[in-house]
Amino acid sequence: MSATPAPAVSMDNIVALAKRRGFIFQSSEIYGGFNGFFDYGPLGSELKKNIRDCWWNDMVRRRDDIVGLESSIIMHPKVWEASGHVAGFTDPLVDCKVSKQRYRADQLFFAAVVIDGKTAGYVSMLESEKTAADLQAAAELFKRKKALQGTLAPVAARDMTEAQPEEIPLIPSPATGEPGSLTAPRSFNMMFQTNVGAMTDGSSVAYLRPETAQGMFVDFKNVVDTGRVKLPFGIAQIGKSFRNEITPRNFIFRSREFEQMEMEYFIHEDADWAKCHEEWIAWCEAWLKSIGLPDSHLSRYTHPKEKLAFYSRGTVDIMFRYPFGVQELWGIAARGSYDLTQHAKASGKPQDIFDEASKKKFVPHVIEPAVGVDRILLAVLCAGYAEEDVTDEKGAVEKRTVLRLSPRIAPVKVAVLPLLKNKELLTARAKELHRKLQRRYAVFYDEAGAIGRRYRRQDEIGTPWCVTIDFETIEKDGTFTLRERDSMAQKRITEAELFQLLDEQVY
RNA sequence: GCGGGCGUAGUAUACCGGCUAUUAUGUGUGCUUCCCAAGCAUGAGAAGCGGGUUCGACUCCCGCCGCCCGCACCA
Repeated sequence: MSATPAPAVSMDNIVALAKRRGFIFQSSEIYGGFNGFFDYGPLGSELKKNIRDCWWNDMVRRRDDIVGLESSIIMHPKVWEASGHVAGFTDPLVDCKVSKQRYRADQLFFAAVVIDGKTAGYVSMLESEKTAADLQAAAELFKRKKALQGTLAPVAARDMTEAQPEEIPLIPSPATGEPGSLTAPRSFNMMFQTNVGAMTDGSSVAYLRPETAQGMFVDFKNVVDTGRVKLPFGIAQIGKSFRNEITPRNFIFRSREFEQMEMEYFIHEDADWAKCHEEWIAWCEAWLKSIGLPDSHLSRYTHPKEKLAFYSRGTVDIMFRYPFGVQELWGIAARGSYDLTQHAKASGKPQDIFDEASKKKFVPHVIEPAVGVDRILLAVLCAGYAEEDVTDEKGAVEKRTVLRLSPRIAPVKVAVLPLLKNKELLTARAKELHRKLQRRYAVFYDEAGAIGRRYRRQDEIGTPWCVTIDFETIEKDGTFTLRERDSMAQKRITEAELFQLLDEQVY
């Protein structure tokens, strides 16, 4: 028997498999669905839990320098003011209906062209180093083109947030130069709002967190004071975050409710942050490979210096090649001491620590690897999905759908199959083995249908191994057939060898 | 948010302004079967939601919801 890989994984294949086998459902499907929200089914929730557990074990339990945290989803609204999210998420935007360009209202400037005290029209300009001078020049050009007589008054530049409703139809779009196509400024607030307590006036407004990271910063002093940690150390958290995305797209890649795994690694203010940054990038890449993502699909993207947020010293994204393009999977940012400093200012509580070695107080700097569980899950499905042409001994070719998931994260580790269902001897032994395995691993017992069909069923949900109880098991040495998913190879092993294999491969 | 396309069992699909809505696969049950989706029998399972036109709508029209593609957005 031989197998050749077929090319081209499409998102349609992935979405159909995810539904067909109970990995991922659309949220509220019986009510017509709800854009940007998803449910994880029986196999999907196992897979997702395994991804979380692998990360938590490797990141927290197997390291001596990182501790865990679970902070609340709704925090004091001042947290989000201090972090910059309230301001950052509420920028009013202006659309040009003709060119489809979108502008931040506070970066789009306009001015009335006033001649002899009368408004003759408007000019507009995107913010630059010399916005006022440019607008003045534009106004003079406007006057000349329209051959207007009179004295041009000095222009008064205003941005679109200051535009009166009656002015907006008269302001030209920077894209077309013609008025009439700009919309009024509209706010796109990416944070979900809710109200805490019974009153729903402005004083009770709170937000669902758009990231888990602020929990680590806000609880920084608590962890330092109680956790017996010493620099450098990290605080890690796994949890849900919420962003009211304008356009959720690409299945679970960008959704409105998602789960993050974030870690804040605090270092000395004089530490070599670039070296630490690079070490964490390498750690993240190695971890992704450990759960089965192939090197061939991974790459790095270094954010250009000029596009970084002002507080960021450097950000590198680990990218993954999804069927819909190369997209960000894991962002590793060097954020300096910005976040802790912001919270110190806003709360009035110092966030510095005392360093015994230098006898100095300072605010630590931080390296932040932040990744989405859902994006990893989608990546392992995309990377693992394959449709193969399988040729049997008789030369017949048929299709095999297989999900090559790492044993670390596979929802089912082993399927236990009696060769025949109507032989009590076989089923009894198989059930006994199943019960034994069940105490430590996610396993599955299946006696329905021909043995080949049962193998293929397991292939499609990513089960790395099947064991088959046959007459040799009963009558001879107690060994059973171990059938391997990727190679379809079979060999005979003992129960002790099976447990050893699982111990090595499932961690 | 804008423009275009689409919406039929779990999945993939066919046809039709009018009879019990087609087929494959999957799935349940029973039989059979000594290692790769075998076979036999039998069961369950579908027109996104709402409105309109019509004697009659899964089919035509409108709205909403959802999905896909492109643009824009993604602190």
